[in-house]
Amino acid sequence: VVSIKDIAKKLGVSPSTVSFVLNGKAKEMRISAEMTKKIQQTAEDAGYHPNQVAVSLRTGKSRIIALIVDTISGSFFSSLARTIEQEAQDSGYRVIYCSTGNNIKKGGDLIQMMHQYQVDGYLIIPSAGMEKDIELLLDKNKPLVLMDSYFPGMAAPYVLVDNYGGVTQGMEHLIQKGYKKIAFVCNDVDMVQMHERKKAYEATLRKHKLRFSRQLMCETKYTASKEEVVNTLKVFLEKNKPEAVFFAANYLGVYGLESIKSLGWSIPKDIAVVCFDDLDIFNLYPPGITSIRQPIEEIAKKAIQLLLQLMNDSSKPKKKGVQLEPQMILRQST
Amino acid sequence: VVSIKDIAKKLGVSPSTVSFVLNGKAKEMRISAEMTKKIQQTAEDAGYHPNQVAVSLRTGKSRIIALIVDTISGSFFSSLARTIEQEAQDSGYRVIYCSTGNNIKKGGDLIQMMHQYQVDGYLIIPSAGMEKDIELLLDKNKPLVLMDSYFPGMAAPYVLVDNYGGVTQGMEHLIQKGYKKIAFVCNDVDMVQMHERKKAYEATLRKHKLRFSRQLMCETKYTASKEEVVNTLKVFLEKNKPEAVFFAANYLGVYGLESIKSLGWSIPKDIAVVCFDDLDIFNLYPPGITSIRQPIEEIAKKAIQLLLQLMNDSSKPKKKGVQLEPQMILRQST
DNA sequence: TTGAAAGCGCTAACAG
DNA sequence: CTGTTAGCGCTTTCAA
Repeated sequence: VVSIKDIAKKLGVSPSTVSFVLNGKAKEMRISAEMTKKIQQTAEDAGYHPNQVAVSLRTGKSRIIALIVDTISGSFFSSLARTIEQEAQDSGYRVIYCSTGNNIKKGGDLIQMMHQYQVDGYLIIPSAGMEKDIELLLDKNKPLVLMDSYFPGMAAPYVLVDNYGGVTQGMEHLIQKGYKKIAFVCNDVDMVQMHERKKAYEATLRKHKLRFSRQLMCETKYTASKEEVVNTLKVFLEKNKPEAVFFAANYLGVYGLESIKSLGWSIPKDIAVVCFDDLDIFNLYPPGITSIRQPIEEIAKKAIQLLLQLMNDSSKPKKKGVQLEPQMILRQST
Repeated sequence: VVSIKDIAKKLGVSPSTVSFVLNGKAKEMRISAEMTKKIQQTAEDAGYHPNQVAVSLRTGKSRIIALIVDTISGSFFSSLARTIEQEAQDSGYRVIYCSTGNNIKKGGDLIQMMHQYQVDGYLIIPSAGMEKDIELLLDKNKPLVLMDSYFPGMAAPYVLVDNYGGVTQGMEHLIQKGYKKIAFVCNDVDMVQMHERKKAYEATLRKHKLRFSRQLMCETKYTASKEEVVNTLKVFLEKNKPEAVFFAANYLGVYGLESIKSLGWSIPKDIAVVCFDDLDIFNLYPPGITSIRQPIEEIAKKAIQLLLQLMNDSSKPKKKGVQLEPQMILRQST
């Protein structure tokens, strides 16, 4: 491996001269044009590549953004990742992904570790239990932006979809279509985005003077296996026989379709379906599942834009949170 | 941020003593028990965390494994990631993910960068054009394992599914069910895994004395958009009206289902379907799509196991490649 | 049983 | 216009 020193020695100049040239500070430092050329040439020929670890240690910067996420699968993440990576690259940053694997402790470790690796900024899809670690970053003045959810009362900028509005939109649609007995399937994740969705469900029912009943709300365990959830839903649906069901998350929609399928019910004849967060499969699956699409690309764009801003301006804009509007995709399930 | 020096100063001892204790070399260095306790205590209280960048620079090791992949979406990757992360963690390594975004140049940059960050090992799902960069790592004696595919003639260990066997299995099944006019939908990715699948298709036809015709083989552009591919497939299917179709990749299966749906054909009445690589949706989508399931978990386990071995033993086992057997999941589409 | 010191590769004052 | 030098935080050899 060739270092700055090596190429300095080869040219009989000092390492600093080489460093300046290689960092584009040649004219700023008034290095002669010929020297500059010579250095660039030898560096090129020698196949020089800066040791980022040394640069990091010295400068305290890494030009890396960490994208920390609960689970690396999941379409929300996939779509997000692509956009973020593109935008980051355009600004000279690299993105590395880390998943906490639904593991509270690991989330903390991970943030710690990224911190020790001196990543410059954090994009975080927060999960329950990450508060303390995020607070820590905040205390250390690390630039960070939350996506998809946030912690009430915490001074971290966030960007997410209007969850309340999205569910309201879907519920209004169902009600307007004449469905009265509308079930709501959610999970027990203790985070605002889910709270908002639940609130919106209940509020829309009440607004239309429809009976809100705890019976019709099925709160599945987030940590349960697919089989367990599918089964729970099956029991729930069979017992309550709702006219329509609103799934509060895309994976719940998928599981729900499986339950409905195994009950032998037909959509929308036996039951109408709306799901929060669109998936390709909702378009494909007959008869097509009406869904509330999150503007994932915009979320990603906005988030990275905020982050870059935080990383460059030392002046904290402290624009607390941004909400983006979802869009209802009408299909034949309603 | 508290450093080793800080806690040394606070205790009036030397940094080296602190370092020894904090690295568990206390008894090896015969540091007194009381000193050890005291140091551990202060470090704990002060919230000391080693600066990994400094450690890396000094030791040349990072305890990080890079998982380099074409695209971070994709179910193959998702499933892989979870297992790998778990196994890596058990061995004291962290995993970071990097996607090359179908971008040849970026793939090289990325590997370069990871190299400069001194990651200890590489797990790579190779894509066309990454040869040179992988060779580079090989030259530098970096531990690496390829997954899903490999480069013929390159001395890099790899682990993948038996592509040839998988397709053969699926084709035999179709033929045995009586289908004669069997189409094959693949893409133009110039990598062995796809070559193997194509070869198996052709070979199985020939073996059964069925006519092999270039007409019945649809090679879609990997870089084409979803809409383009769906449309291409639609035209292809409509023109050739095959009795059965074999999709050589999971995403092609999904696109294909969409094409078939929009043609208004019914499965398996109008056309039988088999897809290489299983997806949840193939189970859900009526009537259920027969597929060839890759043993993703085993691939992940085997790959990381090989990598760990390479990273620990300096003696290169050079076990060139490992092939794992796929499993056919019979559903109602055939 | 502990400490001093060198040095990983790079940057950035500060001096020439 | 270019060179000297002092570290960034840590590990590890060698000395005490």
